[in-house]
Amino acid sequence: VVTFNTLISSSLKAGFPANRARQLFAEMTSRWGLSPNVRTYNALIAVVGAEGNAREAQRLLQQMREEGVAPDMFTFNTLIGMHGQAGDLEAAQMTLDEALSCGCSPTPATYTSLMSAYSAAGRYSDAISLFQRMKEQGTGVQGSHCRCRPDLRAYSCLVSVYKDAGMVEEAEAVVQEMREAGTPPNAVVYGSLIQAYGRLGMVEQAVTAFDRMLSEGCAPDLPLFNILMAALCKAGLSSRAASFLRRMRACGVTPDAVSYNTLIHGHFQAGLPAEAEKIFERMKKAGCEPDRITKSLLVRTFNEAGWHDKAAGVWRRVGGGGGERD
RNA sequence: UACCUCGAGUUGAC
Repeated sequence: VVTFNTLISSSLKAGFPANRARQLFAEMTSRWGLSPNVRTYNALIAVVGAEGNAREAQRLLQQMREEGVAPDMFTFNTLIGMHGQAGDLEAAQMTLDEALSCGCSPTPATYTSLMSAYSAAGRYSDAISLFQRMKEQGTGVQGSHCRCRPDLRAYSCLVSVYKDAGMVEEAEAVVQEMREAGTPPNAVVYGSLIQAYGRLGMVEQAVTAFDRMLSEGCAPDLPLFNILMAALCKAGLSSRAASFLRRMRACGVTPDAVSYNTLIHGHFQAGLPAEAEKIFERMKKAGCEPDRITKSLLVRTFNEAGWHDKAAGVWRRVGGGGGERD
């Protein structure tokens, strides 16, 4: 059973079609006579949930109950996350109520899923209240044994909420609270914080946060560099942003298409089409495949520079597919 | 306090 659980859940991570997981699930009972357990159902629910198939997910919940397999908080968390991603806050909330009525107690993931959903709907204050509720539950009578003290991802989600709400000081305060709570911020948290600075044009704060991250021994990853370069570009500092290409290699991070696209766009906005073209050359030399965004950016950059032949050349020769709508 | 089931951050135009 554990083998099938692993196969089903990894089929999601590996990006295999959902039917592969359904097939495995069917095979384990019909061919091997095995009984799926909670984890099996949870894994399959996660697969069909990722497909956005809420009906089937609900059917599986019903099926597991009929088979005498009690859903746990993971099951409900998965369903809450699925509804949240579909923007169905009502269904997400109802699922939480159902979980509570089954005697399941919320975990940090429960709150984080809901916060993420409220935040995506622009309901920032509701998302923030949820975090507060989680803390209250975590400091109750059960004290340190309670599973509901905010964890790294919960804090991370809160920082992201403040980022989206444009509340940078609150985001900073959360990061500080994390340090004091013994849950030091990781690259994802710093990514949200730096993006918050970037959106407000607070470039120096963004770079300072980056330096502090390094001094804390936290390794910058690919999205972090991309976020930092975008922040610099947004402030018109595209050349300074491009200097981070070397820096990221020095950190063992290989730039991807997002990195190059960010810089091409930054140079375009700064009125430096020749620099944008240089970035494109470096991209090709590095063996990074241009995507449709690269193509669209280059066509626009070259056209607005009056370099119509170059634009036409990119349009014809560069991969990345499609582009018709562009 | 028990091994791989759920939740967090990144690029253009429209």
